[in-house]
Amino acid sequence: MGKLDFAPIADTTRRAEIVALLRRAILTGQLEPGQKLNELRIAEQMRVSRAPLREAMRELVQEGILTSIPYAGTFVIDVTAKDIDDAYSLNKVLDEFAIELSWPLRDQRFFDELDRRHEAVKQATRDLDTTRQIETALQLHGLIHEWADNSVLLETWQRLTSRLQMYFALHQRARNEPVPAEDVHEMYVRLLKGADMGAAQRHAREHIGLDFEELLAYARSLEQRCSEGANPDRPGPTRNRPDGS
Amino acid sequence: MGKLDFAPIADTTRRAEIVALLRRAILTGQLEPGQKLNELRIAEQMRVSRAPLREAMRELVQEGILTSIPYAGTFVIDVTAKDIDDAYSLNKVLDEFAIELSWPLRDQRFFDELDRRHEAVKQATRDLDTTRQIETALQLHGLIHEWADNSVLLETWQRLTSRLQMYFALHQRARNEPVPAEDVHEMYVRLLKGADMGAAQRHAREHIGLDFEELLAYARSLEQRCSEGANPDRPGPTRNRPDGS
DNA sequence: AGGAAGCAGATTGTCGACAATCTAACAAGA
DNA sequence: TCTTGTTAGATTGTCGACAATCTGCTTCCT
Repeated sequence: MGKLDFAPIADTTRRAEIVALLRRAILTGQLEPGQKLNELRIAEQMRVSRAPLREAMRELVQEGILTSIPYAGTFVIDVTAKDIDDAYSLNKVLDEFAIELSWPLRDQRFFDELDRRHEAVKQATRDLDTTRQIETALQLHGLIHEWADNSVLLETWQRLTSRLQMYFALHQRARNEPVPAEDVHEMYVRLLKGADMGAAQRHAREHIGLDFEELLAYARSLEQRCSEGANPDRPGPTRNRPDGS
Repeated sequence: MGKLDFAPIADTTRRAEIVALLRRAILTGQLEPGQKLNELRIAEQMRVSRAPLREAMRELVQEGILTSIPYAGTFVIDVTAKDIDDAYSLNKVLDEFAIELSWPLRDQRFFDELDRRHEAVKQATRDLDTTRQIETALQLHGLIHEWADNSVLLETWQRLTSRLQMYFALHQRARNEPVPAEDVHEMYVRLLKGADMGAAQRHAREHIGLDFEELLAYARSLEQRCSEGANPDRPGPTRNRPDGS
């Protein structure tokens, strides 16, 4: 009866840890969009060779949060309003699909996990930990995708989530307010526990939509500010940080 | 007005070429599912160091057609019937979304490109080049995603396409018949040119569905054969998964 | 014989150094 | 002054070698 399900042991390769470190730095906004990642400097800071660092960066490039230009460098992706809008509209479709798939699979464990994640959001809200608040809110929404029992969908959603988390973190950094409204989560959880699937799907659209509208407005303002002063013939990220530390 | 829009010059880095080579080998079925990729051997064959090869493999891992187990190796992904089903069902959703987005954006250039790709499929069919037939058929279907003007959707679909192409190539390799039916493409193109968006969406579901049914049946038969006969008839493809027993 | 400990062999992960390329500053010429 | 060619510095791409880890076989003990 020793039915312990052991957690997979930690990937003890430097590459995996570097990926985690970099991803976290990007998703929390510590690395700004467009910023160039200097391999030598990062490798020295992490006390690691460039080989595993470069491999890690390739992974993040394919993950969509870094972009690489041969012989020029690797940069954090730029966030345009269109990107956010694109991600948002696709997210709506995926959410609807995930609810449809996971709906007949809901059971007690699902509801328990739903409550657990909801509680995590509320805890982060009480702690005023905005970064964790974003993280937990996205995990709350991710449950339907995890429960849908469709690996391709889950993978797709996780890829989307990376960007969304980055967007929200940026927004939160600009204005020091938490993005997701509290009581909307309450309704979301209640509808997922209910019997009306269509209502849940509709609510998912409306509710996430509200958050996104604000985010979009912010992104648009950023772009306007950017397009005023910058020379338009050079779309490449030329935001080089003078390292006068 | 010399308004030539130059195509971006080829990425002349070894890494990029290795990625292209490997991807093609996997997608055409030259590298079988589950097969292990020996870094030293491949590097020697390509006359390349292991560094760019490994970076290329990391990209393909994130692209979803390779899977890596630390200190064990990198393998071509296994194809399960469930994977195909998952990819198929998500593809239906994405197709519907892509048609919705691209519908108001259709113009003459769209129709021309549609015809061009349709012609490419027919040419490949005449040439009895089944590999190219699969490739062109997927490109024909990809047009709506390219035209949808949603970068995230396009990226997602391309990721899906990689797997689909691999699945179809496998199926084609097993039974030496072309997978996609000819006249169905005719109908698909006609509906995309027409005025009834709902009809186009519905047809996309049904039509692709037919192809997939056959593919699914094949995959299921493969799995059964695999599960009943555990004899290691081949040393390569039989891959040991870390299972908690 | 059965099973645990230990020893090659092969393969992956990582490192430091070298080569190729880009950027920016500077000089020369129209 | 503007453009063009050159050069120096920095950064990325690639290489060969070393270290860490896994696998399979051998060996030894009970």
